[in-house]
Amino acid sequence: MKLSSPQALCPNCRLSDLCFPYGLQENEVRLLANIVKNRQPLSAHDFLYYQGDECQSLYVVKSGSFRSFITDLDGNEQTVGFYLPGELLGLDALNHERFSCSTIALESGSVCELALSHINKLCSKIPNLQIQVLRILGKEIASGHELVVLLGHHSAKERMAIFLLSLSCRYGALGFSSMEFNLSMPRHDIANFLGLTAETVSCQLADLGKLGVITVKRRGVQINDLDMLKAIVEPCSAKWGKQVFCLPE
Amino acid sequence: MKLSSPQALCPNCRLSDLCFPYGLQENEVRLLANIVKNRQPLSAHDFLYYQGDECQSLYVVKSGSFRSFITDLDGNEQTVGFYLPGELLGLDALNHERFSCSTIALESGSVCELALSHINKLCSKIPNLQIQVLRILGKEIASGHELVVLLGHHSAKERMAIFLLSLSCRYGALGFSSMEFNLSMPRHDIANFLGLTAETVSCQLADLGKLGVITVKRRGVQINDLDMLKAIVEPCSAKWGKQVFCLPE
DNA sequence: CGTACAATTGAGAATCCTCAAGAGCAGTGG
DNA sequence: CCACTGCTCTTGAGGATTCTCAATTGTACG
Repeated sequence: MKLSSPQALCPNCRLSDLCFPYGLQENEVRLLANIVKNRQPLSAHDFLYYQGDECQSLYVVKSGSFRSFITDLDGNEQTVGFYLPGELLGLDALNHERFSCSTIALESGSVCELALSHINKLCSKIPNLQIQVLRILGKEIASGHELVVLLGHHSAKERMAIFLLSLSCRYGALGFSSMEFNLSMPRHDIANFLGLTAETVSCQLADLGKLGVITVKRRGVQINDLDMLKAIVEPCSAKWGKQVFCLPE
Repeated sequence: MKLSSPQALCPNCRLSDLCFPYGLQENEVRLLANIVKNRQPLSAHDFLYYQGDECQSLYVVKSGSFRSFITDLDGNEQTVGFYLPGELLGLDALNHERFSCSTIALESGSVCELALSHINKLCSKIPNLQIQVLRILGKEIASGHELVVLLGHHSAKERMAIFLLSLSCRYGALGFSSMEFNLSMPRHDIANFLGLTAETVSCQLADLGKLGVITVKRRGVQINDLDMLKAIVEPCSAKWGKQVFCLPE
């Protein structure tokens, strides 16, 4: 089987528009593809890396979904992000070359591995790649800010709505339905991410169901009224539409 | 006054160990210093840049302190960071080349300006600089994660303690006292940053005062018991246990 | 078919917010 | 020097939201 031959990965990868190579020339993508390694597929609950591990590579989600979380000295966890295909993992490690969070697979999935040393060398050769790296890092910082806004100044119902809108946009960008999808994470993980408890998440989902905004059945979510979901997030400005949760064009 | 001649800035700057040039060779610092511009000093409440503005430069705080905040469509503000000398501003703009937050001066201060186009060119020439840029960006991402942890899973008292410890540490690194400093921001801004109200911040500071951990007088803060302040943040891993939270009746 | 885990639901409790009043401090002008 | 004004900060009472605890139901998987 030559399907996963590194040289052929990126030009043929369905994700390449949403992923690291976005904005590069054909020949530049080929150079990048040369340094991409395919890792063994992971099963649900497998760790991709542990907090504190030395970081020698960044990872791009190829399939499945992942959860990153920080564990403090008392053993408490805080989920800092969920990652879908095309999204980059490990950026927080660029500071001390050690991962500042752990990442586990929520379901079976796979990742592409990019050795840091290779990226650095390649950036010097391809100015576009360097700009792209900075862009991705800037995006990660900006999305961190969005999460801070979410946690700092939103009620439980607003957090729930924002979370669903974010997933909706990201699934939509990947070519899946943005109106109907499955949550790959349990309630407990959602709650942890949103700074709530699992019970509150459950209640808020039930409430949104009673309002007719969504239909929830266990892990399955269907959005019935996207405008109302947006209105819950930004009451006064809902009619103008809002782009921040969507991927850039 | 030739003091602020760009060419002489970094090698002579007292901040250079804590700032952008950290880790660079002498001659590399000189190359970097060539692209540094000094901006007009700012007064309290002056904007350094506005959310949505096109970003052509990054800024390093030279003196004073700054606050960055995101304004949503309904006009609500969320403070995403306070910045002290040596800290880098504008990194969130690398994604869309527009600032995703506004930044204002909390007191009179000044910044160094680094044109993005120059940084990109220089990174290709100086591999160490490129690594340093990535390191700073990784640090910004990691500190965003820390703020998420703070907002997601900490009580009002813990948030207050973490905030004070962070300032203590950063002032200490700058060569100021880590045990006694002035808050350059009003209670309202602290509250907004921590996802609380100004009244709650006030009460929590008063409580910490009653516990003898700190002495607060308006903007002035003195830390009397650093260990206990740390114990409030990480109860189980501190030797005293939870009773530190209980106020005397 | 039973077990273990995930999710729901409800009652009571704790934390933090809202609202309101007042105190402290800086700057201004008489 | 004193009031005056405006702002920040403090303090307290009551209330709303979310958490904790507990019981129950639903689902996946051996």
